[in-house]
Amino acid sequence: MAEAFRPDKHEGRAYPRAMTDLRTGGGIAATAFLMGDPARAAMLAALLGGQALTAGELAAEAGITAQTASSHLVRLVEGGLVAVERQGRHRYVRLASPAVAEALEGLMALASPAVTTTATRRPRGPRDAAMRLARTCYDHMAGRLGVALADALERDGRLRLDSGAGLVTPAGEAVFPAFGIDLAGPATARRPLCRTCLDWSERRPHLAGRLGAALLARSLELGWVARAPKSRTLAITPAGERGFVDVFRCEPVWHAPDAAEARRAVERQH
Amino acid sequence: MAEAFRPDKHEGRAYPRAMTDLRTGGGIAATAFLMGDPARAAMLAALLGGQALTAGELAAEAGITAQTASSHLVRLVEGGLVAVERQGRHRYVRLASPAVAEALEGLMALASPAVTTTATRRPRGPRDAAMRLARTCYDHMAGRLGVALADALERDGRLRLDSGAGLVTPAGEAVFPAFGIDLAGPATARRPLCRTCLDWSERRPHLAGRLGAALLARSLELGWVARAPKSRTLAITPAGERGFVDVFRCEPVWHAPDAAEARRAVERQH
DNA sequence: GGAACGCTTCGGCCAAGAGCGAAGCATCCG
DNA sequence: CGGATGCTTCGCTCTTGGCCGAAGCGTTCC
Repeated sequence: MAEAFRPDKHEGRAYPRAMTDLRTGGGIAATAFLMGDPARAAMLAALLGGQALTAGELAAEAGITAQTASSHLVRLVEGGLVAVERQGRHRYVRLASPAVAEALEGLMALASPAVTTTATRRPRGPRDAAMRLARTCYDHMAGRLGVALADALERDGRLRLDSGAGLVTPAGEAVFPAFGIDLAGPATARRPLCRTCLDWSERRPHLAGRLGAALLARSLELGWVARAPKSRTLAITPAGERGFVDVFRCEPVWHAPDAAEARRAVERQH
Repeated sequence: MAEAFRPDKHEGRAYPRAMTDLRTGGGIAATAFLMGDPARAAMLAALLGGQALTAGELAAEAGITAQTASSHLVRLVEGGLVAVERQGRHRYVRLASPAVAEALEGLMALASPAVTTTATRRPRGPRDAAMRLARTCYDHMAGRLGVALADALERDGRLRLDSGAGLVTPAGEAVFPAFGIDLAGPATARRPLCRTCLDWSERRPHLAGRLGAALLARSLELGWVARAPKSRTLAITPAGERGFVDVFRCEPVWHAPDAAEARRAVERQH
């Protein structure tokens, strides 16, 4: 590891770091270094589920002891990757911003081909069946549900998607507010309204960005989906089964052959 | 650094890595680890310029000896971040794919606020003035020129941009082919046609994606811009000054007060 | 108040790996 | 063909930082 991201430790450097500001990746290295440890990466990946988790849960997720996790968390906070909120004797950790989630996605996109070409095939257990049907991906919906929604919206001309990018059409500008989503949104809006995000399990794009986040938030609010405890799996409720079809003309992916298995798995986890 | 990304080295792990496939960032860690070393990050940042560089040039860029650079390159190749082509006794290195560039951009976006809030102010030398005016950003144009082009295209309704995403409008579908760009492009097209990328120096979006790449390629072809040797700086030619205004109704940013300084700097580098 | 719990701090151990010098291969040039 | 150049391999040193056990601190519950 050597000097890590502390520039002027070895004076053997060919030229001072300050000279290289615009050109080098001083910032890249510091951030990537934080993500480059397996334990920290596991924590961050767990936080990609979108829920705030306690330090203890993260430790378990990463397979390390509480004290080790604690030191990692200090670094992640200092590095601005996660934010922490105290609540009683718990300490809730979440990703610091959507930009962090996007950076992580960028790295995953890079990693996933390698993962699949090697022998590391993913286990197709019942739990994963449920996750493949519907789950959160940071702050939006993924899995077959997420992909089906994106498909339906594009098919009906409410969005135009071009891998990675997406725009709401005039037709869409009517539908989303009717569903209870404010497209104008907060003026903070460094964040794209509509992005797509490649789905791990489906290998097809689903909706991300502000719109994707709003869609999940509103779906939870309406009780169309419910979070499974301690997991990023989403359960689709009967109300959701009607709603997604009625409002978005979404394909009923939950009726697919192996969806029953997924449903049982979610119930088993109650 | 400890076990880095070799999972089952310590048997102290709480649960086997295979269990964590969908959930953890095994892949994240491996990739981020490679980007997390300052020397490697500097090399990758240099390659973001879009040109293939030799191993020696990269060593100089990172401020390390040739042998150290060599070992880093082996890792980067193994990790699939860069690709190498032998040519005579040189070895040319380039980023392996646009996805790598995008992942790096994601990390830079995260890092840059931190960089500016700390005392690390960037030097405002003449060389950087030239870079701020126009430069390559992997395979597209950045700097004031890149931003001005994006602005002009959006202002004239040829694109609709929403930070991060972008779509070509019907009006644009006429202009780009006339300029010599095939919007349909190669059917490979996992790559988005139109993305935006946050400009380091301008803090505003410029065009990336397939369209951004095609715009740069065609501009080079027409001799509107020229690469400065051994740098990612672009020089705007007289033909370009006319062309960007005539074809895209772009603001003549090269006439701004400090542009003369930039021009001299480019000439000095001849 | 005392015990349980969640998390952090301290201290020590240890392996990974970043760095360089020197030697070894190739390739190109005169 | 001999020497220069570009890069890689080998052998080595040394720092970093990840890991845990034990102890400390603050909160909550009984």
